[in-house]
Parts: sequence; structure tokens; C-alpha cells
Amino acid sequence: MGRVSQAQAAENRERIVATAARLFRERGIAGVSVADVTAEAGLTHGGFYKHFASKDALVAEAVARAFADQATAVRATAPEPGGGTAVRPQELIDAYLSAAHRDDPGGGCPSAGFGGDVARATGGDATRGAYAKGVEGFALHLGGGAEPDLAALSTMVGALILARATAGTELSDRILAAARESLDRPAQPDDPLRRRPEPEPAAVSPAEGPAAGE
Amino acid sequence: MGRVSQAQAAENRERIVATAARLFRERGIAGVSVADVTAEAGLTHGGFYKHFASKDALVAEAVARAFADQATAVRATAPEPGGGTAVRPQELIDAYLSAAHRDDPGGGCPSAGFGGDVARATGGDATRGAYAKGVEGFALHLGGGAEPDLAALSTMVGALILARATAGTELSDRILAAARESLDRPAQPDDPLRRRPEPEPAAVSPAEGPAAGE
DNA sequence: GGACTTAGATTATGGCCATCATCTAATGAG
DNA sequence: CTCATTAGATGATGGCCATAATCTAAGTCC
Repeated sequence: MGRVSQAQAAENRERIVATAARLFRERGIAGVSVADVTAEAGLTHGGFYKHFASKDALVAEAVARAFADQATAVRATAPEPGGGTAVRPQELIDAYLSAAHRDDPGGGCPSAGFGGDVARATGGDATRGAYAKGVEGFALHLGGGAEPDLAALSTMVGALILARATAGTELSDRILAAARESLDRPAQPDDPLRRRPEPEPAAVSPAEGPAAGE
Repeated sequence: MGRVSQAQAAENRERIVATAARLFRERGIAGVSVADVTAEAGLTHGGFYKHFASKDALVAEAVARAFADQATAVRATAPEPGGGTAVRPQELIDAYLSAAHRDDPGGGCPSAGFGGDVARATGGDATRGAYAKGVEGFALHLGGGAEPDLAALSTMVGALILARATAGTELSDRILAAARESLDRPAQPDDPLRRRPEPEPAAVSPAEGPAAGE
């Protein structure tokens, strides 16, 4: 086919980004080809490079888009649109650590969905930058707007990834439940029990320590 | 070259599995070819299928191997080899949430290194089974041997994945620090503050709720 | 309305990949 | 010592992928 109106072209481009944001989260960035994305968007792969300089450029936009969508959805549930809440939004946490969210990676949390792939950084700085910015923004929401709750974010992202990887086993549901339980009680900054018993230096070498093998 | 002694062949096979366990964690399963693994093990790709039925079979063995190595390393730091500890092993947590572990995915935690890839399940049940078994075993160690501490595991895995994906930014170190801080205080099962304020049902639909977009 | 522009389709291109057939030489059983 | 066995090398095969050149028909602008 020949040409298409500017409005139609812009819409096509949008659909490519939205489709990519979903597919990349579902199957992983390496598991989705440019042709997959364009086909799912109702186009052929030919015109792709009229819109994007490379697959990496699409990845960066898809990551940014996924986080923007998440921010929009999260804002819709915030008690005070402009201000901040003092406690963690319990509804958000429950929805996050639900079986439904586990089973919908394509529409789910970008921090979890892109985490593993972004670490291996196919593309350059654009992708990683968009990811880091998105992560911090989401953590900020978890912290109630004041300061990012990075610990809660870690628990949620970790639980979701582990639950997905163990989906189908009974362990998967237990992981979600344990994380929900753990986040039930907001952090108590002045709790004396938070101080560690003895601050002796770690005796294990991290390189071949408890986390390593071989 | 022609043939090789049975001992040499077994050693070659071992080296393939060990190399795969490392490379798959470093670059992702989809990002490593059979030829990559065999070459790094000092062989060519030809003889590979004399040892493994498919790449997926190697993946399953590599996952199992990575968890076995981790278990060995973790056991080496356990205070009581046979028994269990009542509290979380602080040294283990500190080593886990270190910059060194973040920067060594190839030799690091399999729960984190394979998490994203196993969720997309290239291979069949063998891989997922090995993964689930390994995760539960590691969680058991974190819980001191009595019962698996799935919440702590989630926090650690999530923090590590997020720290890796944001490596190079200042956020990365803050994530590790926040997770360390959060895990500093062992869980208090009878803490009255752990009860949630109001058990109202979640008002958001998980499908297009706070975690979703579009 | 006519000429220029361009979105998207068609069709290469060069490369990598999993898997397999074949070759070859050393091993290990007799 | 001999020979069938087999680990590993070499080299297809068929397929997919990112990227790009070319084509075409429809928009856009004067």
C-alpha cells in the first residue's frame, strides 16, 4: 500500500509503541522481533524504520511508555491527587501482589517486566535512563510521595518476578501471600529493633561468598 | 579431533554445564547460543548433541547446577551445619546485597539471575521444576532452616534485580542500602502492628488497576 | 489539479541460530 | 593387537532476524 494520512501514521506509530510495551514485557525484549511487533500492530515490518532508528530506539520508547501508563493508572487510585499520603497505599499493594497481576505481565509493572532485560542492556543509555527514572517514580508513589520506598518496591518486584517464575506451583501463591503479609505493616523508622545486633564486618567474600557458586 | 577418554568427556560435559550456568545468568538464556557455550568451554558446537538432547535440556541442567552451587556456598557459612539458626544470617544478607554481588550476575544468585527468563519458560517443566525447587531451598536457608522466609527472599531478589538494572546510577546503591536496612530487623510474628488497619476489599480491578497501563 | 513527498508494502541482504549428517581419530573391550 | 565404538570437529540446512533498498499509491502543498 502507498501512503497514509499524517494522523493515521501517528496513530500507527503509537500502536507500535503500545504493542511493543506489551510484547516486550510478555516475552522479553530478545524474544520479540521487529516483525512481531509490527505484525501485531497490523502492519508489516517494512515501514518500521521510517518511524524508529532501530529496535533499540523502540525499546527505549516502549519502556518509557510502560512507566508512563503505570504512573497514570497509579495516580487514578491516589487518595490525594496533588498531595501525598503518609502510609503505603494498601490497595495498590494488594492489586500488585495479586494472581491477576502475576498472570498479566504484558500489562503489568514495568519495573518487574523489564528488570531482567534492562540489566543486560541491549540498547544504550536511553533505555536504562528511562527505566531508572520510571523505577524511582514508582518508588516515590509507594513511599506516599514524600520519599521513595525502595525497600517496599524491592519486595514487591521480587515477589512478582518469583511468583511468575514459579507460576503453576503452590509456591507461587505462597510468595505473593508472604510479601503481602510483610508489607502489611508500614516501616517504623524509630523502631529500636531495627538496629542490628553486632556490626561485625562480614566474614564472607562476596565474590565467592554465599551468593556465588562454582 | 577424534575421540577422547570417558573421563575427559565427562569433564567436558561438566564444563559445558558450568559455563552455561554462568553465561545464562550473565547474558540471559536467549542471549547465549549453544555455540557460545561450547566455545567458552573450549569445544566446538558439533559434539554438543552427543551430550544434551537440546538447548532446553542444557538450560534445565544449568539451572539445577546453579542452585546446587549456591546451596553449597551457603551451607559453608551456616553457623550450624546440621541444625538451623533462629535468626536470619546477617552475613549472608550483607553479601547478597553488596555491590560485588550486583556486579557478578554470572556467579550470583540463580533466583535473581534466572528469574525473568524462567518466567518465559523456554523449556518445558524440567527447567521450571528445578527453579522452583531451588528457590524454595534458598528461602529455607533464609528462614534459618525452619520454614522458608519468602518475604525476605522477595526483598533480596527484587533489590538485586533492580540494582542491576539501574547499575551505574546512584539509585542502584540506594536500592541495596534500603533493602539491607529493611532486612536488618528480623520478622516479629506477634507484632500487633502487623495487623492491617481496615480489611476493606480492594476497590481496584487488578487487570487494569494500579499496576496496569494502557 | 499537478508535482512533490512519504507511509507502508515488497523484497533483498548478511548474519546468526538450533539442529543434524558426516567425517576422523583415539579409546577401550576382547 | 585389532576393531567396533564414540567424542568431538567440520560443515550443511532451514529458519529467523535487524536493517535497508526499492516500489507504489496516496496525502500534502502550492
